[in-house]
Amino acid sequence: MGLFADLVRCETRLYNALNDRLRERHGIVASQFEFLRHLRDHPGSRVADLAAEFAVGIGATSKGVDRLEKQGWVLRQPNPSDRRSSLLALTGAGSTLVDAAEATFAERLTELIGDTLDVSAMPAVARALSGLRSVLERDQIGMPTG
Amino acid sequence: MGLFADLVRCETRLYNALNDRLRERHGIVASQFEFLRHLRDHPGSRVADLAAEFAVGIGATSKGVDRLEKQGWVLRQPNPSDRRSSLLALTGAGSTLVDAAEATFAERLTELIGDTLDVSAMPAVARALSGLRSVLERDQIGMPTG
DNA sequence: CTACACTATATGCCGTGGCATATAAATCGA
DNA sequence: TCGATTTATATGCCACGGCATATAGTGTAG
Repeated sequence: MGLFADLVRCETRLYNALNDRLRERHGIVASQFEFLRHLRDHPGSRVADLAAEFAVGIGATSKGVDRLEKQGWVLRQPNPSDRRSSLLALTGAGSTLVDAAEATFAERLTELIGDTLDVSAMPAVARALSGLRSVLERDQIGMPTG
Repeated sequence: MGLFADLVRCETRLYNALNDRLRERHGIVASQFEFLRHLRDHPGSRVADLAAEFAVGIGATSKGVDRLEKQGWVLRQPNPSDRRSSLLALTGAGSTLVDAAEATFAERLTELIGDTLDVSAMPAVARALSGLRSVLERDQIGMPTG
């Protein structure tokens, strides 16, 4: 299926390009931006929530949060209803950072696909990918082990 | 742009799922399958050709070829017209492997998206991604440094 | 022919993720 | 309530990719 190859190549190149821009402007990589944005939009998430959202292993997610915490962007707050887990929250610095990074992210993404992806096709593509994503998430497809 | 998020999530989960299936059935991962398939379909490719095709660094590509060579699936043949590079070729074992792996790859991919992605939307999605990919490749977007 | 710039690839160090395992806490059952 | 099981996360080891650099070979100006 050539469609899948195109999907993977587009994702790779777009993600790389966004990564580069975020690193040079804000000193973070795209996966960190996505973690931060998710925490901003879903305060009180736990490590497992991030892992499920991004289909990444729990261990890796934990280490990712370690790094964000070490930079002072994220805080692990005790979870009153379950002391095994923490509730993750952005710090002030993290909040400032994610808003700034979001602007460059959106700007760069627009440069990259804005004038290429034809507007009339957009809704169909959006619907298709959104539907596919829902099914994959519902069936827990492609979740790493640990 | 939520569309980009959906694109990335779909790619991640699909790639993970294909990876798992290929590993359990053939002992290779998806990126190795893609290298092998490209070499089958483009014999005489060089390391740099693989790197450009998959938007991956040259160093990483070289190491990836090392691993395939060590397994006896790929051969580095001297390039008569430029002794700095090698022409890459599949061995018999590599050729057998890639054909078998391609069958499971296609089978699994059909399971994953066949009945989810609605057929009427398919051509629009395919055109959109194919066009975007062309532009990204033309402009060398998202190519790693080394 | 030679020095110099350029190109193709290989290698080393580091960061990151996967997977297995460890640890702590919650839950369940008797 | 106490032990067994399960759950949530953290940690250790390994594989892989990015980036910087090294090395070998090519092209070119003189």
